[in-house]
Amino acid sequence: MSPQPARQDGLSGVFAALADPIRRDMVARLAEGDATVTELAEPYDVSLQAVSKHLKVLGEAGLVSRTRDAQKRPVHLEAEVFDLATKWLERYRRQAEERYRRLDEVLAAMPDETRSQESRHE
Amino acid sequence: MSPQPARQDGLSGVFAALADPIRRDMVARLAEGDATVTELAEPYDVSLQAVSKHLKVLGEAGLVSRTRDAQKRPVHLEAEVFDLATKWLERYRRQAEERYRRLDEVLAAMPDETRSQESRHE
DNA sequence: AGATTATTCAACCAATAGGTTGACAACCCC
DNA sequence: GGGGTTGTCAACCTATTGGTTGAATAATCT
Repeated sequence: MSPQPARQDGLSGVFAALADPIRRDMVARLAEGDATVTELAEPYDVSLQAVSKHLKVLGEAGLVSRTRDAQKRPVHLEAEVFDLATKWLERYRRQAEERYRRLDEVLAAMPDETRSQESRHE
Repeated sequence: MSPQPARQDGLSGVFAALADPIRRDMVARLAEGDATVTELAEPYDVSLQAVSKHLKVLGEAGLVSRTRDAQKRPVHLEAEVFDLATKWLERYRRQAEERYRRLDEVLAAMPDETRSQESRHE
């Protein structure tokens, strides 16, 4: 029942899944509500099979789950998985920004000549 | 001076760039401070050329920029570009969650038999 | 200028991704 | 139970990706 074990690294799967415009578009559509493969395929000029493949990718990344409703297999967005990606992004943006801030302070406090060799401080 | 026009769709480039573990690792490293290609290559068991290619991908996604310092070309993380991805993720997670919340309300307010055909609304 | 260091370019290769078509499976309806 | 839906599996094709090695470029240091 759980949103699929998300194949490898997790993060790689999620980012890779979202790297494709069609897949991103499907996610956007699914955010409005569950949909069937045929419904999802309709806006695009590709075969149903191609769409099915895209959904497989999204599924393996843990971004969508499938249920069964008659012969249809509605696709459901598992939006919590986004958090994995968001947290990663947030973490390193914050870390980088924090560093720039500190660096600015240091530079501001430094006499002009001392600058320019700012070597890394392991 | 601006962080590179970010090749195609922008978002596709960013997500694709971050879909690779090595590249994500490099980003993590760069969040601690700028580094040269050789420094970045050191932890990995791949050629310098491979690392150079990874950096090209990151660069075209707008995630890093290069300057020049003697014969070195230090790599600098452009963390603002993360926002593009973060905003996208946040938007659709919120939208999906919002929908689930409303759906729950509707379901809760509905008598038991009426359920189960919850067709899409348009 | 010649040697050294740092990085990229070019050609190549295997594996993967995204697409196709055709056949198959699962389920409903009559 | 035969025929329409709905979706997936399989085989195939091409372009892209991530890696390699070898040669080229660029800046610096004698």
